[in-house]
Order: sequence, then C-alpha cells, then structure tokens
Amino acid sequence: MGVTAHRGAAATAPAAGPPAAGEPLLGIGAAAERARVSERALRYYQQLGLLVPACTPGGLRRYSEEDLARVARIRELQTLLGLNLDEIAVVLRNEDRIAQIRLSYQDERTSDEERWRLTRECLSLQEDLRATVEAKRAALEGFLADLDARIQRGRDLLVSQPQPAASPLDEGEPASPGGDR
Amino acid sequence: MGVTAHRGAAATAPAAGPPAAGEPLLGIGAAAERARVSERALRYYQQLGLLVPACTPGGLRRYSEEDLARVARIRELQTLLGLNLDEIAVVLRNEDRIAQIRLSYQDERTSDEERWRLTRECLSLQEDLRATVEAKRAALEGFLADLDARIQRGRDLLVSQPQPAASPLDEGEPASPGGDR
DNA sequence: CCGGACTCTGACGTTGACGTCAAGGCTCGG
DNA sequence: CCGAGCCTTGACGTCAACGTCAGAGTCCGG
Repeated sequence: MGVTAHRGAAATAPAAGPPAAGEPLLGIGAAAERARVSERALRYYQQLGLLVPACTPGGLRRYSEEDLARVARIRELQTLLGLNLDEIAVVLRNEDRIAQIRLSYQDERTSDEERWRLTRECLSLQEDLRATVEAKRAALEGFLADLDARIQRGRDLLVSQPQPAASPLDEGEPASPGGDR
Repeated sequence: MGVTAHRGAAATAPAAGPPAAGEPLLGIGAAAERARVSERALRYYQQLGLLVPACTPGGLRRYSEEDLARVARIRELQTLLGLNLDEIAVVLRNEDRIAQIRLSYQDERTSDEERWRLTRECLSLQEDLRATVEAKRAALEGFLADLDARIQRGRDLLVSQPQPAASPLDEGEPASPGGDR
C-alpha cells in the first residue's frame, strides 16, 4: 500500500472504456504545453502520486487525454479552492474510489446489499468535498456583498453630487454592481 | 514615496474619527492572540508595509482595533481570494486611498469638480477588486454545479436501486445537495 | 544505424510566508 | 529603582511547490 495510485487501483479491472488503445499519448513536453504547466510540475505530481501516466518500455512518460484532464483538475483545486497537493491527493483518491465503485457496481456478482453500501460510501465522499466548496462559496458571497455595499455607498455620493455640467472624461458606466443578480 | 503606507497617508489629515485617543492599544503578544496570527506574522506584515501600528517612545509596537481589523482583512484576502501579500498590499493601498478620498471629499476647500473626479477614481478602484472577486465566485459556482451534478447522478442510482429492506447502518441523510437553493 | 530532439533521474536552488532562536532593550508593579 | 515579563532586531531554518542544471538514456526519421 502506498504505490496504489489511481492507475494501480483502476488496473484491478481488466481495462474498461476511456483508456482505449490507439490514443495519441503525448510526451511530457507536449503534455506540459497543452496542460499549461511545467514538465517539472508533471513529474512532481507523479512523485506525489497525483498522476500516473503510462510509459514506454524505455521509461519515457506518455500522457493520455485523461491524464491532461486530471492535471486540469489539480490546477482547479489549487487555484479555485486553494487546496495544497496533499489535500488534492485525498480528493483525487476519493474520486478514483468513486470510479472504482461505479465499476464493481456494474459487476453482476455484486450483491444488492453491497451495491447499496457502495453507493452510500460514494455519496458520502462527494458530499464531504461539496461541504468544503459550499462553505467557500458562501464566504465569497459574503465578501462580495460587503464589497458591493461599499461601492454603493460611493455611488450614492456620486448621484447626490451635482455633476460638473460638461465633464470632459465621461466614458460610460463600467457596470451596475448589485444589479446583475 | 515608498514608506507612505496607510498611517503615513492618513496622517496628512490632522487626525479624524476612529483612531481616537484613549484606546486600549494592545502589545504585539495580545494583538497576535486576538488576531489569531503569530507575532512574527504581524512583524512581517509591517515589514511589507501592509500594517503600520503605533509605537511607544521606546519602540514597542501598539495595535489599535483598526489594526486588528486590517489583519483580519489580510487573512481574508489570503484565504478567501488566495492573493499573495504583494497583491494584498495593492488592495489595501487602494482602500487607504479611498479612505483618504473620503476625507478630502469632506473638505470644504475641495471644488465640486475635484469631488467628482475623486469619486470616479474611488469607484474605479473598488470595481477592479469586485471584478476579480466576481470572477472567482462565478468559477466556484460552476465548480459547485459540476459537483452537484455528479452527486445527483449517484443519488439517482440510489433511488433506482431497491434498498435492502432492513439496513442496519442507516443513520439519516446528511443533507439534500441541490435542494438548498 | 545514427544524430538530433526529446526525456530521464538525481540533486541543488528559489520564492513566499512565515518559525525559531539568541542577545539584548523596554515597561511597570512593588 | 529593579526584576519579571514582554518586546526588539537580526539572522538563520523550514516547508511547499516547483525551477534549474548536469550527465546519461531513449526515440525516431533519414
């Protein structure tokens, strides 16, 4: 346990769907460019077990579209939620677990009881993350409301003031804050 | 120019309102505790010009309530918006500029024309930040929607499945995602 | 089969935001 | 006025998330 990251877990099933053969598979240079990250970052993510690309017999990394999507997700979790890579690892592992659950869910040998249990687990994992995100969203909403209140105060001053008849630099209203909801 | 941070700028006016005399004024230890940051952080913020507390003739820092609020704002901008301290410096400088504008706005010697110009500048500065925050909020909203969609898919599977009559571990619904809007 | 482009694995450097420690100053109640 | 406790300024350490560089290996079109 410890090297079981994503591909290791998914490989327990005999290969299913998305990672179909005959895909382009980019080298690290092209992958880095397309994912808008550095090659170093890709290697680093792999080192932390966030990403496990395929590799050639010679040991060169080959990235699938799925891998690129995973990188995009990592960046999203970094920049949007401000999670660090360890926390992101947890999220990704959960999502992998969910994918794995979907597989054994399909398996006919799985009992109904087991299916129920798996589904519950799956939802529980996702709702964890959802709570985090929702909290952040609420906080941001509050922040924005505060900002809008301040702006409105200034804007009120503006209208209460007799504007200087012919203002030479009147290049239109930027937008109506608080009015776009 | 360069050492003009916040108190330097506000001090151009002969002292007005909030920083009234006779305030408690905390030492760095108490301030750190109340602001929930380390003493080192307070010194660091000051070093970057984000915060300029008063100080005793002997050179000991003294923090006002206003200073504590400023620290809270710094933390908010850090954790909520993910800004770094340089970016935060810009935001705070803008907000200081706005406060300063409010002052000269009150000044009777200020011409109506000047008042107009100041108000425009003020609003422009605030709307800058607002745009940033709004963008982040929108992105987060999208992220959350995506998450909810996934959860709903799982939840659908749950209801389509005949639940195992007497489930021994059925400890209630955590919450209804997508239902609390 | 071979040379140029691409990639590999260490290993050390960097940046931001502090943590920590040492060697002293400042403060204030008694 | 004096000592316990709070505070000061360096200066160096740390941690995450990479950047950068060297020396060697891999791939592939001609």
